[in-house]
Amino acid sequence: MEMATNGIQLTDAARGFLKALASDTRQQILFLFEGGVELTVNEVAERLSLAQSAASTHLATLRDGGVLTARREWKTVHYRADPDGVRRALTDLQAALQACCPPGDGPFAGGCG
Amino acid sequence: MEMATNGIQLTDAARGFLKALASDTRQQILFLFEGGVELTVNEVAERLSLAQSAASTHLATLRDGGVLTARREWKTVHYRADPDGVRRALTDLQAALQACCPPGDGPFAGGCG
DNA sequence: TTGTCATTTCAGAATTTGACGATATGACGG
DNA sequence: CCGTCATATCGTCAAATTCTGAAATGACAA
Repeated sequence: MEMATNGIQLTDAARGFLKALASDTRQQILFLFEGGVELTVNEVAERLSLAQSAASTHLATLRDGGVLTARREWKTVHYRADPDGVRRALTDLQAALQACCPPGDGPFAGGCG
Repeated sequence: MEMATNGIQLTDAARGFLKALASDTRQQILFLFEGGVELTVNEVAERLSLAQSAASTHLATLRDGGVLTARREWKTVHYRADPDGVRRALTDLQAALQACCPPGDGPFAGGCG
């Protein structure tokens, strides 16, 4: 009868988020978006000296990971940070981590509620 | 004169944490430690059908990422979850993400203080 | 229709990661 | 001393990532 808490895994949101941010290049890309700036694929490519195709791929990965959102204006796609997606992924991550890590080590000192 | 907020990057703790959890195998390893259990390298290797060397490497990566801690008892090393390290990495990650993501999008709904 | 622009997707080479087996390290028993 | 146990590290190979340049997609102008 030990259904156990085992089998619990990270949500897709959390996994995509981790994958998105696990790359140094994508971390650099992310920090291009400080201040709520919007950037096109070409702008990102230029600022990081990347081929445009590489920038496109990385931006898609970041978008899939909930880190960025894309807005199509005309021919150009404007990417910007997605605080909501980030918060969601972070929340999922924290929840999964609480399920697996802090159980016998003390009260949850999280403190928020 | 634009010292800008640019140049901000993730802390080493956050980067190691992301790298540690970006691998599916290491995610599986992590969830072996639910409930505060302690496991040896060989136990992890057995439960995931991994070679002992692979388990050792992954556990080291997780330890470096602040996700696990190691306690040497005799000949055997006992790994267990490191809630403190996880919390630290998560805090760093959140701080860096706040610096880059939510600036123009609304009040920080985080709510903790 | 054809042409252009920004982006995406494809094909290839180069680097990195993940796995294994084998070997090295360190602590102990005989 | 040598042998054993658990772990860590090394050498090597297969698989996945990441990059570049080329071609395809989609929207619009003429």
